[in-house]
Amino acid sequence: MPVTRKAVARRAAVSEATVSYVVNNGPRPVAPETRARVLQAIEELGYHPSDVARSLRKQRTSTIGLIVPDTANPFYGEIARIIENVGYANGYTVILCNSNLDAEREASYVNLLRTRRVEGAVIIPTTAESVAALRAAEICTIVLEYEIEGAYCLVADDYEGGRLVTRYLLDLGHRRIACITRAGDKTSSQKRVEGYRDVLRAAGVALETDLILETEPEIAAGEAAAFRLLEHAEPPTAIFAHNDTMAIGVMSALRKRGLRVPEDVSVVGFDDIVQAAYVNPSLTTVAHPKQRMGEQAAYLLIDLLRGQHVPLPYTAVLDVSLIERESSGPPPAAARHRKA
Amino acid sequence: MPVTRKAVARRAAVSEATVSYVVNNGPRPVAPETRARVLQAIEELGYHPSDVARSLRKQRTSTIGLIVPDTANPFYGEIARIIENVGYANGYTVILCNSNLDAEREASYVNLLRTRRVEGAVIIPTTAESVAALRAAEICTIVLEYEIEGAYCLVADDYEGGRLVTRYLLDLGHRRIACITRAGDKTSSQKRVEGYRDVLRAAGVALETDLILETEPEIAAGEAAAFRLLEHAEPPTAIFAHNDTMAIGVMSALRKRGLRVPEDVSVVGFDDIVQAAYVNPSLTTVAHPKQRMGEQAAYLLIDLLRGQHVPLPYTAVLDVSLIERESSGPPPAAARHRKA
DNA sequence: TTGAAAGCGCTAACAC
DNA sequence: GTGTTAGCGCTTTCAA
Repeated sequence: MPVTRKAVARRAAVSEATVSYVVNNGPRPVAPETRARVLQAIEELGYHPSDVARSLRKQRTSTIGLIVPDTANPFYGEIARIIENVGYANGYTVILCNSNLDAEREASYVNLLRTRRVEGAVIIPTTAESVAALRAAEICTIVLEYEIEGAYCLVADDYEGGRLVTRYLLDLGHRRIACITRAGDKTSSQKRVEGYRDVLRAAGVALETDLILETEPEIAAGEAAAFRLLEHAEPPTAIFAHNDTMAIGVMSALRKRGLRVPEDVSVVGFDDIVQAAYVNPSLTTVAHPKQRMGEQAAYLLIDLLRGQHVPLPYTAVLDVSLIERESSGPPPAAARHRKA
Repeated sequence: MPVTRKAVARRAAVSEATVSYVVNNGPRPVAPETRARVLQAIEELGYHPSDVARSLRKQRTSTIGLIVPDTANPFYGEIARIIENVGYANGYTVILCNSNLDAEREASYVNLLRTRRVEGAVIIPTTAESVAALRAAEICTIVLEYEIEGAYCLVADDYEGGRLVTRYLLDLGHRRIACITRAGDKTSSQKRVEGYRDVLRAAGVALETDLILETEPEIAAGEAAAFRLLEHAEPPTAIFAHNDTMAIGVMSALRKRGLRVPEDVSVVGFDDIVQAAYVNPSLTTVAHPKQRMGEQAAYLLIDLLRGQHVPLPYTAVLDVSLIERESSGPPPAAARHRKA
């Protein structure tokens, strides 16, 4: 059992309130010598005030929930670190919740956050219902990577990202551009595909639905999807993956099939995770403003928790940019020939 | 303000105690029709009991702290997921703490965990003092990747890992084997280097201290260390990196210097993170039993929290194994020649 | 089968 | 400048 405030009060021969005033440096002054006595008693007894009791009393937990699919994925791991960092700097503790892309588990975590009385939450949702549930629980929530009506949303400019990549690949001369997207009704993924489609259409390139694959946002799934694409009668000369993790899987598949990147097939990812610059070949990708997104999310949340009013609807669309590295180049001569 | 139990009691025209008995299914029975009335009131009012009050009353928070260097690093991200998973399955909530390898920040988090009255902690420490502080706070603690007297420790067999790698490289014909280790007094790193040293010594290969570099366990640091090694008058033909993340950085450096892996230089990592099998060339590494370690840590902690007695000292050393992939091979002919 | 009430450790309003 | 005390929302013992 930890030492309680009562013990400190007795030892310092003061009232319990005085102990509080010393511990909290207020809200009312304490005579220097009384304070010294109290501090000494605290020291001697090893007193550490209970945040549990404090939370109950103040009706504030200084806690936020963080729901992400899976911290083992470097992208989410980075987001987690950023949110935790800003939280830490502002006195908020973070409860970690991995949804594992499982709606049921996510729902259960929303419930937990409610009973824990967290003050706010940051979520990369698996399903929009979780956001609704969070709202129903009156938990101030920031949604990342997903646009949802009536919620504070921060997204990368996914549509523009999709356009950038596609136009870039078209300019290089590619015509058969595959797209591996994320399964589920995630709007971030949909937007990227939309950008891709619109640019192709505008360029008069026929859309081939076989070249659009949907799968989990993981490295093995990326590899598997690439294998499937290569079985196509006329395989793509470029592959645009939903994220860098999948793109790395794609490059692995190409290598296993004896294809060179970018000479035979170009690969472009999304997110610019730390690893993207170091893999071989280094990965052309869309720079995702995760740092800014994470920080802005955390700051916005903290502002809201401090009572600042931020009107809804709120959707911040953060700029993206193409980072050209080694994994992309012109299509092989044969393909260029065919096109002409 | 959330609905409280009192409101439910009034609405159902029962006492507050009865509401508790319904919510908790005990510890005493409630007449079926009373229960129904209570449940209906709960439903109508949208009552969700407060874990804050419950924690205060029961003197149990069902919370554990997780302190790791940085979840953006896939290895720690994986560990975080595993711990959180087992915690979730057993009714424990996880507070996420990134130490950022900063002793001060880590200390501050230990303090936070104490005031939050967490029941236990899992830590990959930056400094041994944190573990001492946790013990002083009477927080039941499991230490990963670090052997500390009087604590429950789970480590991979780092020494054996270091030996496996070194013997493997020697057998391939390498004699100039560099070792990039992690800065700090982390025993996991020291043990790996010890294994490396002992095998070299046993093989009669002179130890060159210039070939042992110490740096942060990050991708950029791995790359930088490799650049330094290449400036050596007689550069190594093989590089053993403290972990896979650093090894990927090493391979990037070699590529930038026009060296081929493994033809010119072999690279071996440690951990077998998911990405290791997908990078180019795929990475020879030591399989780290992180899944088993994470699970065993979480289960051990939960057993201890449930009052089960596990005697100290406790150090579980988990088996490792070498995974041979593409990044390693015989040294170039010139080097072989030189050796003979 | 149910109600009343003490108390978990703390904050802050009210008294002096 | 300091002490007293009423709760915060809950669990659980003691009574009825």
